[in-house]
Amino acid sequence: MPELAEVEYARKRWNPGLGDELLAVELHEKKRIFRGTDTRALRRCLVRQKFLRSEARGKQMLFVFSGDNWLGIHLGMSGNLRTEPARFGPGVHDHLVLRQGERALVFRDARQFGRVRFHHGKETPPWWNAIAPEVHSRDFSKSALREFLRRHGRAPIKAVLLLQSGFPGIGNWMADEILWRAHIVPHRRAGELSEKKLIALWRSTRFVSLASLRTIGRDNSEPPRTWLLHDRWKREGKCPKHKIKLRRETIGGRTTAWCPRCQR
DNA sequence: ACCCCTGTTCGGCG
DNA sequence: CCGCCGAACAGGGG
Repeated sequence: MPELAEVEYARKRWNPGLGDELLAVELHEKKRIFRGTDTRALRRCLVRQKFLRSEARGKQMLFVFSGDNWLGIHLGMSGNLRTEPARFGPGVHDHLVLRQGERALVFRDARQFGRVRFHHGKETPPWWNAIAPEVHSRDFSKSALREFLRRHGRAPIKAVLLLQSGFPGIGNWMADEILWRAHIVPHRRAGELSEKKLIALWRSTRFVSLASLRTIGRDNSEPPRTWLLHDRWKREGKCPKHKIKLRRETIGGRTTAWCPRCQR
């Protein structure tokens, strides 16, 4: 489910709990989701703290609690957030439950490719500061993009768009949508884009990211019918523009759909 | 039953 | 040594 817009929507699903204290933290420390995390500290520090605010950056979320406590969540492939009534009993895949007086904040992740992090300290956590500039920020400049593409010059552009160190929040469907709009064939090596194509890529990256934040990210509504994403998983998926059959192939380890007429 | 999957990490190999 | 690629992680849905 989660790329940057879905992550933004997921983040807001815990908003009903803003300003309220945590009465209990329920988790099983053995779960893969907590790999590398001090779950004892997480439990000990978070209880009786107030949920102050949250933020999304790329595919990561940061939940800020009183007493200098920071909870990081990555949804992986199958993770999601929701709230439940206070007396709710967790299911097998509900790996983290934060109890408040009026409700429970729940993180579910069946496949456990996601991750929970915890940090106690005055400053924002190091793993949060390390996230690359968001693609809709000013720091995602044409020259930064040019440099990143040069550094990964031999890889297919599709694979490079999936690198979170350059395109935080971009995942499989967004990468396909971006390349389709920029008229770039997904096999093209990143170092072999013309200046014109590079600018088209920069524009479409920002467009797809901003427009999906305004639909999916705002209220989980669908982007316009003219987007590629509606057709890309269909067996007989067609290019929204030419109505010809999309090509499909594994590139950079992921199923990729593209229009052979639009993208060259 | 079988195949596929909106993600990341790690080890092998060129 | 660098960097790409496939496999592995694990469960649910078509």
